Amino acid sequence: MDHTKQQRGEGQGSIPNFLTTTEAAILGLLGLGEASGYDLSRNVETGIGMFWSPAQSGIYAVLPRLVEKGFATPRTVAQERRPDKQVYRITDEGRAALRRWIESGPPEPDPAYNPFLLRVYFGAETSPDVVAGHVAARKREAEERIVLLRELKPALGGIGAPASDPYRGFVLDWGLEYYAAVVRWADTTLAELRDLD
Amino acid sequence: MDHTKQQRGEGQGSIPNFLTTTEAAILGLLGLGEASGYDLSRNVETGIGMFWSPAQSGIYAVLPRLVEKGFATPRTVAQERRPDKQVYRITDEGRAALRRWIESGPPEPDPAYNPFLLRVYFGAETSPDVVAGHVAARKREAEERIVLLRELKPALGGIGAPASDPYRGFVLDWGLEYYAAVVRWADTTLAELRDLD
DNA sequence: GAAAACATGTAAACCGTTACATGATTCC
DNA sequence: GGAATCATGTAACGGTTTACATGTTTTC
Repeated sequence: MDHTKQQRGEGQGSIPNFLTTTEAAILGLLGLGEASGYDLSRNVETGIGMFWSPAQSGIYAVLPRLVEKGFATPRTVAQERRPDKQVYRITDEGRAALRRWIESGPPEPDPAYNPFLLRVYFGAETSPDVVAGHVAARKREAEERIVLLRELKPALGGIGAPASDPYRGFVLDWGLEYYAAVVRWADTTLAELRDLD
Repeated sequence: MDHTKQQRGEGQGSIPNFLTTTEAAILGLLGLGEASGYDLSRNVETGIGMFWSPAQSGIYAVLPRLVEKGFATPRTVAQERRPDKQVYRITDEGRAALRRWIESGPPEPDPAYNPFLLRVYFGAETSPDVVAGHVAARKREAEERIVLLRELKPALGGIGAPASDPYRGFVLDWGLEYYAAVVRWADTTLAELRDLD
């Protein structure tokens, strides 16, 4: 995959991109507002984590690189009740780079990287129970995600994202649609697995 | 990713796995029958490629490693009308390792690695048209995949996979369900993007 | 005084990719 | 004779992760 250079699915393309996916993700988050490395790692967990989860160390590695490229500027914020922190703000150049990255478009085919499906595919090597266990687990996860996403939905209209930024809502809807598909698939698959004895 | 140690999404776990995802994929394919590196690279394109696509060089790198670990045995096949080739057969130990890998289960959360969604998420940085273009492209791809999968479906009952191995069918159904969800989501999203002017 | 949250980083390894290299054979 | 397919590998790179390291402040 999409997966190394690409590494997970993101091709370089013939026209150099200048941004790795993690850089773009961080830059995009900075585009929503000034943030520290710590802020970003929180945001990743609750926000874009559904489709992009850089490691904490990766975030801290990317930030200075962004500054070096002129895509962000650092600023030290002294705090009284917390350790001091370094916050980063996106520059105009950074915003332009982010925009170029978005417009460059994702690689044509869906990044194919799904160890779960791989296990199902080779399910004949084990017992139906084992596969059913995996499928059932996936279904539970999907159901939990749906609950979570539904809770998140009303919040979108509120804080930082008014009607003028419906994009996070689109992604949320994608999640809803996707997990619903997982649940449906799991149900029919589970039923067929039961018939196998 | 991630996958990423997932690298693309596949964690090591506390109990060592002994198999990377690519090793497992190759081993699984060998489990379906003796094959050469070249055979495997063909199979990847048409078979598991939907959710796992190791590079050709990766396949050739994995094969000797599998032999070294005792999970496969090589055999030279002299051909008259083709260059000689090296075919590999899975061993009992290999099958056991594969089974352990399957049973070890995929990491709990879905491997989240989706640059496309990342672009949509930050769509406010560009114009609605650009995002709509990406979404429309995704929809077209999904529709093409659906056609392809439907063509593949009857073939499953035929050759190597009788009713006793319905697992490839499950994966195919997953694809059908998934791409249908993509199409539905794309339609509603495209409509909402149009309303944005 | 321990645990949790805040805050930032370094070092090493990993897994897979791209690019390159080579050569036989078949088909046109 | 050239293109396509068959067939197998090597070398270098690279993006991301895990594991480690360190210290402050708040909460219980």
